[in-house]
Amino acid sequence: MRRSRAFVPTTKEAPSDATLPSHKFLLRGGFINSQGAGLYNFMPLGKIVLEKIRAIVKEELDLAGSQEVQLSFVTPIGLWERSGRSETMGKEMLRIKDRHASEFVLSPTNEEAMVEMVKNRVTSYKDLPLNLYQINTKFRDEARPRYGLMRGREFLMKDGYSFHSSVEDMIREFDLMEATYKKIFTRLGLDFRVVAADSGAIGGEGSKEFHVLANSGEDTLVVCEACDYGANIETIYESEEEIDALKAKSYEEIQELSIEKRCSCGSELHFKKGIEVGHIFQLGTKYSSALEAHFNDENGRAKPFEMATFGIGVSRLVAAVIEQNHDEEGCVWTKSTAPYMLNILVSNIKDDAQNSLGEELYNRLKGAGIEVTIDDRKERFGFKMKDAELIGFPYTVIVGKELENGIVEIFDRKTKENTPVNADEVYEKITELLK
RNA sequence: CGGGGUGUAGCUCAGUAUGGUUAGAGUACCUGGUUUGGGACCAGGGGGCCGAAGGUUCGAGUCCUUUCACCCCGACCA
Repeated sequence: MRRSRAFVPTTKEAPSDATLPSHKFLLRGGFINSQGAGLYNFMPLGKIVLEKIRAIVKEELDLAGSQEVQLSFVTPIGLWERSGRSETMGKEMLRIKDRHASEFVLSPTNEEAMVEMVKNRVTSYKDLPLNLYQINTKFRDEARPRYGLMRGREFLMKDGYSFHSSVEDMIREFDLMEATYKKIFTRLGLDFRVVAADSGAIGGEGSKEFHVLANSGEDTLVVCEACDYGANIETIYESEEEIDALKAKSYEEIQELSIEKRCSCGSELHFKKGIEVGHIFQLGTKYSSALEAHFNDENGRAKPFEMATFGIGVSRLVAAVIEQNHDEEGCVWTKSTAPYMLNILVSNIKDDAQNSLGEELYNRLKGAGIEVTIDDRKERFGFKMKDAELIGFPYTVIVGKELENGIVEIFDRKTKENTPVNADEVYEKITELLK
């Protein structure tokens, strides 16, 4: 990407309504812009990040044997009437009418549609298990959207559904998905916890949430420092008052609190704030029964599918990465989510030596398949530096006045360290660094 | 959905109490020049039906009515 030609409208000031770091920096960095309450456009940089996350999610799911599909976003109301959710989901479902006055819903989730897709097409236990997913737009008409991409009305979500002939097999898949989700969040470079969620009638292990730990998280978690135990506070406190009191506390306050209970491993438990980015849930036969989706077992007897469901908030992850990785200056993308790994900053484009080295490096790295941008704008050093920090490229090669001495610098966005490098060795250093 | 608030230039905001020339600042943008290691400087310039509709008035950004949008607190939320 040649910055002089790129559509990356960065700004010095954020709109006053942005409060969270992710919201502020994604707007200021020219990643997204607001189109209405809870509606966001992704501009080029935002789109790249979104696609990178989507690609990692897809890769790991495909490896785990899940198959990608795509369900229509607009769905007939009848589908939701059959499952009863037309009533229970109420106003969160955005209803629209076509020219024939038929009613439709913008999909908030897709259990019904997926069951309908599989129903009568998979009819034997021999064809099970089956795990299907899609990464597609969802719309939930939240009463109060907020926090930018964290709680939008329209958002990108991966939703997966699995079908089984037995509870045991469903649990096996549930565990496989837990492991797969852990791989995904690890690859994204996130500090996260898997916690037991409020499981309702289904049972203790039936629902797990994946939380990215961050000050601004909306959920309060109890986590063990020694083992990997974690739980949403909703599951460990019985009284509403206790839960509400804890929820109301900030990240700083919550860290001060001690918790009487000890983990079953004997270690101390701590409170943390988390952003829910994934949720896996053992559904059982709730939807397959309601929609009469059956298969024949070994004895030729019709049974409803045992099901589980698996979700990842893909667009929410864009925000979560920044909530966990930012500083005063802006975004600090992880290596797998950065829109570009490397930025070449030509300090003064009127300086022929700087300019030609920058261009040469850019072309060579680009040719080698490295995600690289060059800031070739007619701007001053400080301006370009601030911009690079705001956007959050992991590395910036500064081709500037040190070039007189044959030196360029490699700036590390995370540590903010400047490492001097001989200009004739910089290509090798970079390719080494980016391995 | 309950309570509160805000709509004026791309963005951040003055101006509205007490109606009165041609509606302001900073920033961003355009032109020219200077500058070139931490969001530069000088000069010139473009950009607004003051959210919308209606009303009061000789006259409305300012007053009244209606409406729309957005934000905040809460309730709700795979």
